[in-house]
Amino acid sequence: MAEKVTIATVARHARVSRQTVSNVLNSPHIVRQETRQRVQDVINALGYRANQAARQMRTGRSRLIAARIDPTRDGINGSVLDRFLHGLTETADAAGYRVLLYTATDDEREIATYGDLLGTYELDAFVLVGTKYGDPRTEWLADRDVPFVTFGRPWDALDAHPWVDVDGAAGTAQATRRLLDAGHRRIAFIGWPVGSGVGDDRRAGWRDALRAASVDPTGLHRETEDGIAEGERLMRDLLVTVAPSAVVCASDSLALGALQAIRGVDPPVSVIGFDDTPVAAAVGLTSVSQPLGEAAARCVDLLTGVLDGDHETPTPVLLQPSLALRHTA
Amino acid sequence: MAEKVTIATVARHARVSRQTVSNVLNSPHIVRQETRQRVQDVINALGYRANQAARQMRTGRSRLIAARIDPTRDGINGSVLDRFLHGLTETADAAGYRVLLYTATDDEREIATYGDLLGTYELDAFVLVGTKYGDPRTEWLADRDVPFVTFGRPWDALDAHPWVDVDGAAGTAQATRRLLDAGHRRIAFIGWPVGSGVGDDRRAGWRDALRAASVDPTGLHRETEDGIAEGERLMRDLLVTVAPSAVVCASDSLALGALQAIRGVDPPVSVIGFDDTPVAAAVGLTSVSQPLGEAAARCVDLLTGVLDGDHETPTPVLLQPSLALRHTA
DNA sequence: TCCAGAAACTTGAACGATCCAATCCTGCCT
DNA sequence: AGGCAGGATTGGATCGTTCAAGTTTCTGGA
Repeated sequence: MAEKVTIATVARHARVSRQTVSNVLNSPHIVRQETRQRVQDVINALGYRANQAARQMRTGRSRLIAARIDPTRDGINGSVLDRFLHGLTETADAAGYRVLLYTATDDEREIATYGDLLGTYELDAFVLVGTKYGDPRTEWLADRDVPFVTFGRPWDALDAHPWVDVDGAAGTAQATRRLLDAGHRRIAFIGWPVGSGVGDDRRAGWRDALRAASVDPTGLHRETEDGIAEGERLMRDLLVTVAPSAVVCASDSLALGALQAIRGVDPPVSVIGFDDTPVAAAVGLTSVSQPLGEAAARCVDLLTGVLDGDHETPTPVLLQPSLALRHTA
Repeated sequence: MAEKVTIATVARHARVSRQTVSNVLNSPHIVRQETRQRVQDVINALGYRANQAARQMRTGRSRLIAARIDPTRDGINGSVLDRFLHGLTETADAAGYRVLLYTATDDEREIATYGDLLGTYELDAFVLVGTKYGDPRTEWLADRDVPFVTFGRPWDALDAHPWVDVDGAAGTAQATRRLLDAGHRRIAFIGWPVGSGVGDDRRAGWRDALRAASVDPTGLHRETEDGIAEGERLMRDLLVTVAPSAVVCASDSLALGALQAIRGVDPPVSVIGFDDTPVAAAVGLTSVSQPLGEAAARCVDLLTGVLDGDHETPTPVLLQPSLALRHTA
């Protein structure tokens, strides 16, 4: 069993002091080129890796970022998180950080977990996915000056923290315009009850796109909780009451329900979903696709900006979604 | 800003030495009840939390478990990992461990990542999801005595390491028996090419169940790579060649393809998938459901057994799947 | 009362890195 | 040649915890 390689081992082999080795690692520019190279060679030869625990003890930085993994509520939209986490892990890795998972059943427990993670692991930052009106979590973190980013806008606009989001309104607008271009005029919308930031945003995109084309959206939209059965129910209602020729949905779950409701209807009703989940790909549902990898990357960018660099609050990022075209629209 | 609470702070307040506080935390039984209570009270009052970095430095244990998050290849079956990870995080948390994510594009890079994670973060253990014949990763870890568990049997049976798996054969057998009970006799199987451990196992369950019911399985099965289009193609072939009245599939992707192929066929062909993915729930596909939360929990059990306790290789765990009944069978 | 032995508690050192302040070069200018 | 500025290098202290070894306190039996 080979002896453990520490900074002292490297120093001995390179005939320099520990501090010089440390400088090669942390402030290479203050070490003479020749010395730097020699130390670097020894590091490679011995396979030395800086011990994170020791480093953390001195610096107070763990190079760890926490992200929450949810209990896949819906199942369909859950895969969004999956893809986001993968992107996060990948980008964080490249930036020298690692992603630590945690779960929590409610806000209170989640905040307790923050305390635990910060206290025992000295986490550097948090990534929160999804925020709601008056989110107690962001407040708690902000109060304690803990760096964090949210994937999702702060709908309150109360306090400004770094965030990354995808322009949902632009997505539904794009979907609506595609339907308009295909000749549709009676384009309905199935979304979530008024009051959720994300839901209102997506509905607004559809409404504005219709208005821009001089189509009156009045009476063409329905609201419900998310779910396949709910989507099917509302679509049946729409068919009977306003007989739309196309429908834009706030989620793939709702769109899937709509698809079931229109089975056999002639001429076929066009359907566009939201999130481009695996289910959409599976059943050939056209859907608004969020650039999740990109979003994760920008989250890491914002965090490293706060952690490694300037103290100013970085500029929020709003990404544009695209339309994954399949055969339902 | 309150001063940082360390073990020394607690010791001072409780009028004992640092070591006694440490003992209260790590070996409570050697501290007198009265003292223990006093220290415990101070700990609660001050909100003291043991610093993991300092602890790790002394003990060499990080209380961190690494798990890989994949780039959601297929999309449909990807959600299995999602649910497994959530379970893992939850159970690990309860056992005092945290889950760290990593990614890798191939085995070689993954092994390089192991080295990095072990060297800089001193990870305690790895959880590998899915193993193949002659997996270089398990060999590398075993060679270095790094604790690890695999979710998935070692199909080689070369070296014995702790593993947890779900009895796929039992799952397909159960599915097949249900179809037999419903009166079906010509029950086909769509699976993966011979040579993948998981695929062969699932086919065997179907075959054995048919034989046990004195039905000859010859000619009733087809093999292909995983995918919806592939499933649809093979199902069309089956319809023409052997006209089965029901089919069991090795995955929900294949089953979904089969569903598309039988649309409009009368009398309706029964279909059963595998994995009980969100897609299955969405389209009403009956599917074999793996107890993923349970599997994750048992993985953590095995790991903590190795980490905290005995040096013996723990007994592998084989879990029984269940059938999620919906309207396709 | 005394003492042995166990139990309870305390003290100093160590883990491996970084920070700080002091020292050593090196080359340049006078 | 001597002095000096400036960068490169060095040794010692430190982060918060646990380990190993030491010291004190308690208990019970002669």
